[in-house]
Amino acid sequence: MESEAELFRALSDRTRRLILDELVERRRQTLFEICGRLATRHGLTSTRQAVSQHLDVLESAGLVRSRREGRYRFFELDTNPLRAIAERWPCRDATEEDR
Amino acid sequence: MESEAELFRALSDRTRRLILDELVERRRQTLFEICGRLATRHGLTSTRQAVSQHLDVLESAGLVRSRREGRYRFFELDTNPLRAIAERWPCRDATEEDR
DNA sequence: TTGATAGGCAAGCGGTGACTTGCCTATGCT
DNA sequence: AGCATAGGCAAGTCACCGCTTGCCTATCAA
Repeated sequence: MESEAELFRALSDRTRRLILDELVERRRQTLFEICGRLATRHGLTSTRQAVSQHLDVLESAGLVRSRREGRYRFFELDTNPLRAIAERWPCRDATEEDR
Repeated sequence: MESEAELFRALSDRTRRLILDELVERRRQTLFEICGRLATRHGLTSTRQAVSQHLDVLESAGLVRSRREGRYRFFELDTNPLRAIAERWPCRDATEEDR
């Protein structure tokens, strides 16, 4: 899939955005940690598999990187793709001109 | 709907992103103009109604404003919501720390 | 070695989103 | 007035996405 499409599609889901929020507050979380924080702090009832699939989407969009260590797999945020968004469409918008 | 959700959902569709591209290149286009440019420049075969629905989504997300003049309705881009995206998730990401 | 913990794979289901189709309204031109 | 142009409304279709369910693999601790 086109990489830009993957980025925007990944961001279009609320649960995935909450996952990014959690990874900002606490880096290097495992799948189970993320599940727990989504449940206790946001009242999400998603199963582990659902969260795992969300993390796959985020990873292939470049927003998250993961690394295996023993029986744990740690996830961490990468905000680099986000910075490109604002620059994708130039800032020459209407508010600067005809008001 | 939550405004943030509307913004990201609007951006998640390729045709809608192409519409934003066209509105950057040429401001204040009508629905028919946008249809024409999508067809000739990107090979899109979308009907007028499809494009109209996309413009509704973009407008309710705050990315586009429209204004009626006579029998024409002009659309123009508003990039303000885009600038908030990069600031939503802080830049304290992994690349600055453990590499 | 056995059990518990952490995670993966894949098929199936339901809802939503993108799109079409058909018809209707409004404005402008001659 | 009458026709063409520009656009709106609403219902229906189809595919994809998020999620569940069930089962399997791998690592660690006792």
